[in-house]
Amino acid sequence: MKDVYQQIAFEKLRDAGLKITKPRQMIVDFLASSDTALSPYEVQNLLQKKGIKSDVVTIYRVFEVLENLSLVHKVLAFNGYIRCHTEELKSLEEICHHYLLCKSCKRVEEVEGEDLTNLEKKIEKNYGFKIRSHYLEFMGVCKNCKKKKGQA
Amino acid sequence: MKDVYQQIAFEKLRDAGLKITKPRQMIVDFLASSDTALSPYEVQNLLQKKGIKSDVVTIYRVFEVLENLSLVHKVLAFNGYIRCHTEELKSLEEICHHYLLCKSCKRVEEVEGEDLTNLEKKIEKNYGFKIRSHYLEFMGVCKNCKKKKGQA
DNA sequence: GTGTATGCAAATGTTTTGCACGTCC
DNA sequence: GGACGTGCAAAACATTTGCATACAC
Repeated sequence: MKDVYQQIAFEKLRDAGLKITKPRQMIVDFLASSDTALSPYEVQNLLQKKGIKSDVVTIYRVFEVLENLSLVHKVLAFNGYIRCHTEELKSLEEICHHYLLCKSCKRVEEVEGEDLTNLEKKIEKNYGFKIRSHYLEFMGVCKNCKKKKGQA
Repeated sequence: MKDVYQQIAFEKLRDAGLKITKPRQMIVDFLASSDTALSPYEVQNLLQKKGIKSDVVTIYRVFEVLENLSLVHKVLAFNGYIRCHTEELKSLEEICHHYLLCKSCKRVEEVEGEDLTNLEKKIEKNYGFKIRSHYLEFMGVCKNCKKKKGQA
């Protein structure tokens, strides 16, 4: 799963005529295995822990590139980026992002199988509004954290 | 409509034992008549244009207060605050915020009559996730701006 | 070798904190 | 008069820009 993401990411970078550099490799790596949204500074810390020094500026720029290639999606409420799901990566359609954000552990879960196409169509019709993308972020408490709280 | 918002805002402030100060009055006033999300610095500029000098710090703090009283809602994608709708102000329930954000004119429209209660219930059941609040922001182009583009 | 990407420096912008003073009730 | 709110100063934090160097291809 993790490897698939990396593979697709490198492919997309190459296809766009961009280079596969160390920072880009590392960041794709972190994204592939993280289930929280990563901010540039968090990525920098992760890199530091691996003994790698990298400037936040670079990380900002890498995220920008990855976002343009639809490899990551910004999670507004957490001010960070999360990898797009593998199935979505291959789709050419406008992508639906629905996230469950746990206030407690900061984990980001993706809601699958629900799509808002009908709602969007209705809105486009009723409001004359052309939808380009959307953010749907549910803030709350995840399964695991509910359990922990219950035990405590 | 504008007056109703102000009235409710002052009422809520009083009920919470908070004071109705000049900055709070002014900010409520701007919010009441604005159909875009206002950032603290934008509010400061608006105040300046009226010949009133006010510190951004104060504005940040006023927004914090208003948010706690459910008088404003943060629009993440625009990094600003928009007034809550009058009907919602009286509701004690968790509030649903669905916004249409126009990339072009920055206007924020509220989607009415659609609620995600069913989707939320399904998510809570399927994912064991307790939803506290959500952000649903559709980015796109509004009716007016589509028209303008068409003419140009 | 060439052109893109990175790192560094620094500017710019945003948000938060502490404290003294002002003002609303 | 007393408590809460504001303004100021400054710190902390986040983001962007320009330019020289390094590195992927």
